[in-house]
Amino acid sequence: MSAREQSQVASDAGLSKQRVVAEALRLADREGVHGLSMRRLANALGAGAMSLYHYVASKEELLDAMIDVVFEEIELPSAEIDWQSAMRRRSVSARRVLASHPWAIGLMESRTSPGPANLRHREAVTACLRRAGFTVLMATHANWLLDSYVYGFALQEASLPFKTADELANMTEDVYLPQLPPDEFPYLNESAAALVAAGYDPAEEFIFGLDLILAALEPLRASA
Amino acid sequence: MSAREQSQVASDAGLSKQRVVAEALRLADREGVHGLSMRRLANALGAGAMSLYHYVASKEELLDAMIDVVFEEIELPSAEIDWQSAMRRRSVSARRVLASHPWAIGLMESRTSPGPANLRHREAVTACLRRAGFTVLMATHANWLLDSYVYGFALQEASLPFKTADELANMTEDVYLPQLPPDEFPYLNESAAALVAAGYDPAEEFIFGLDLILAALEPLRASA
DNA sequence: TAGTACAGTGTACGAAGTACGGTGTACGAA
DNA sequence: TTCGTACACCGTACTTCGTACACTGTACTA
Repeated sequence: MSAREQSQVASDAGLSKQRVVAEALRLADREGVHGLSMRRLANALGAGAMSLYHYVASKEELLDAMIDVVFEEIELPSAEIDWQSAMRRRSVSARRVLASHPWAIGLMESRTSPGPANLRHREAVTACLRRAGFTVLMATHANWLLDSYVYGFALQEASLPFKTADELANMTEDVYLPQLPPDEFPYLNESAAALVAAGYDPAEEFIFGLDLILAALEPLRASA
Repeated sequence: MSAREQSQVASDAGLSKQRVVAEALRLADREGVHGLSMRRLANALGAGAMSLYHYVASKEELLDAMIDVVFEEIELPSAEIDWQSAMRRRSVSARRVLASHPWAIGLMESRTSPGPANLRHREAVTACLRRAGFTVLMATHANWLLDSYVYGFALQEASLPFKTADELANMTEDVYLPQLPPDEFPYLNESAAALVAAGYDPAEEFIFGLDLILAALEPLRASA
């Protein structure tokens, strides 16, 4: 078939939901959700647009499946170590995964029913907290708090217009500071200057808040 | 003109960027971002689709403007009261505003350049923290932490499929529990049961984490 | 050999964003 | 009074989107 040969990015092994969803991830990583269309996805797979509908009922279902793959990539909290270390590891993993799939954050708002990997993840996290001695209520609080922090951090990180410290410095000088008259925005100028001087690492920034939250949660568990 | 009379939802006072953006907010609140198209928006304003392009350069710019209006609605931290109270008030306000415009969260990921209201807001928050005695670095940390929590909470809240305690109870019984075999998801079952029994108020849940964060930040400020 | 199931496709429809080239009205200058 | 110009607005058309529907060819069973 001509379509088969036309675009050879993906190897020809027959389609499958897995392959469709995996290629959709790659496409979204490369071009953003906006660049992910059924036609382009089909083309990347060397197939016709309508063929995809043998594996996903609709684009919505495809997006749901993509989100769930993202959750699959996040490390589950280990039962072998203390709860703080376990939650720190899984949260760091979550941030890293979300940072590598920035489109996922924007998608979550519209996806209301959690997929299986999402459920497994929540179960494992709740289990970790409950076994550490948190009551049901406190575990719920801790869950909301930690997840809010992780998702919110990823959201802010995704909306930063730079990825490296160099880009930050350039953007700050060329784009931000001209927008920030020092008399109107004295504190933002101060911050910007400090940021450029000190460099910037989102992973470090993330750890600061995370450890602060974990430490604040510690006294709330009934030490079984 | 016929278009003028055809749709009368909005009063006929001539278009303006303000009016266009305000109506876009209303439309998005009612139908979600997905329901916001230039044609539908124009129709709601009693105008033709292309007329909108006299006030916004593109749909992207419209979305940017919408986000900035959302930031305008958030209460700025007051300089009159102690920093914790000020930050609590503005954070509660932010959550309420974001909850009333759920589409805003999903939009933020893709909007990389902050609007004027956004900048004013950041300036005011940073000012509040700096005046409370936080160093530049600590103020940055606190900013990231608080904003992450607020945005992440709003994101999770937006992706909840229910709005009231009643709906929660119904959804849990009819949709969630059937998906959660108790042997595979013991802790989620436990949580769900407790949640239905205790009822659920996102505003309360929000306050819990917020106060925990504020308390944890307190010792980090150099008491000027 | 005929029948059936399945994987994949081609065409078509309605809706989206928006480029382009209008049209009507208001208003200042001659 | 007339004309020129600027502005607000619109109709049409092009491209791309999601996807309904009817179709192909192949493989396997009876």
